Amino acid sequence: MNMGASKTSEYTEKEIALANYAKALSHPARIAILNLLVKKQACICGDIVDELPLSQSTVSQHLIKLKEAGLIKGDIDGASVCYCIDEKEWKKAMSQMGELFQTLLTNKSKCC
Amino acid sequence: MNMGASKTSEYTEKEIALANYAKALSHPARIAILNLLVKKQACICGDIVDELPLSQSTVSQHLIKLKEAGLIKGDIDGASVCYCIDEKEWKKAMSQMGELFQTLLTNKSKCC
DNA sequence: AATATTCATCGTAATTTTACGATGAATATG
DNA sequence: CATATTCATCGTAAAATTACGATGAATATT
Repeated sequence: MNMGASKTSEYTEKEIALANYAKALSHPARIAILNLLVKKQACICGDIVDELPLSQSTVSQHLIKLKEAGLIKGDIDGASVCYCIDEKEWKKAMSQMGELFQTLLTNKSKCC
Repeated sequence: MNMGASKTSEYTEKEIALANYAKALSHPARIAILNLLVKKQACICGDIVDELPLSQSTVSQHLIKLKEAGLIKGDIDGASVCYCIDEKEWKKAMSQMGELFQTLLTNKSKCC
C-alpha cells in the first residue's frame, strides 16, 4: 500500500539535498564522530570506537552514512585507514544550511 | 535485548541538541514546509497541504515535529491557526550549526 | 606461512519514522 | 441549532534506522 514511502519526486532538488545533509547530522553519534575526527586528528575507525559507547560494526555504519552523504572522505588502505572531512562537500552543506537559515530569518511571517 | 536503542546518555548535551535540530530538518517535506511558511506568508496547515503531495494528517505530524524541535511556533485558535518561525530558537539552531561547520572547517585533519 | 590488525558486510532484531484514512474536538457560519 | 472548516489524534501498516555479534577480506607483522 506504499505506506511509509516518501514521494521524493515532489520536492525540489534543493530541498532533498538539504534534507540529506541534515539526515547525516541527525544522530548524536555522527556529530560525535565528526568532532572526534578533528579533535584527535586521527581517522581510524578503531580509535573512534574506543571513545563511543558503540560497537565497531555500528561505528562503521555511521562512518559509511557520513561518507554516503559526502561529508567525509575515507580510503581504506589495508590495515591503515583515513577518514576525514571532505572540505569541498562540507562547504557546500554549510552554504546550503546557511541559506535556509538566512532566508527564514529575514522573511518572517507577519501573523505572529 | 535493547536493540536499536541509542545510548543517549553517553553523548554531550551539545551533540544531542544539534542532532535534534538536524533531525527536524532531515525530511524534504519539513524543509518544504518551512519554505512555504515564509513564501506564502500563510501559516495555515490546509494551505500547506495544498502545496505538498501529502495528506492533511501527515502534514500535521510534520508540523508537530517542527514544533517539538522548537523551530516553529503554532497556536490553534479555533478555525484559524498560526504556524511560524520561532525566531529565538531558530537563531539558536543556526548558531549551533554554524559552530559545528566552522570548527570542522578550520581544524582539519592532517592525514588527507 | 601463520598470526594479528582493521574495517566492511551479513543476518537479525527492536525501535522509530513516515504515511494514510477515519474520527474527534473546537470554533465559525448559515 | 445545524453545518462547515480546521487541525489533532487514533489505529494501522510499511519502511527505514539503529544496533549487535559473527564472519569475511585485505593488508601488515612475525
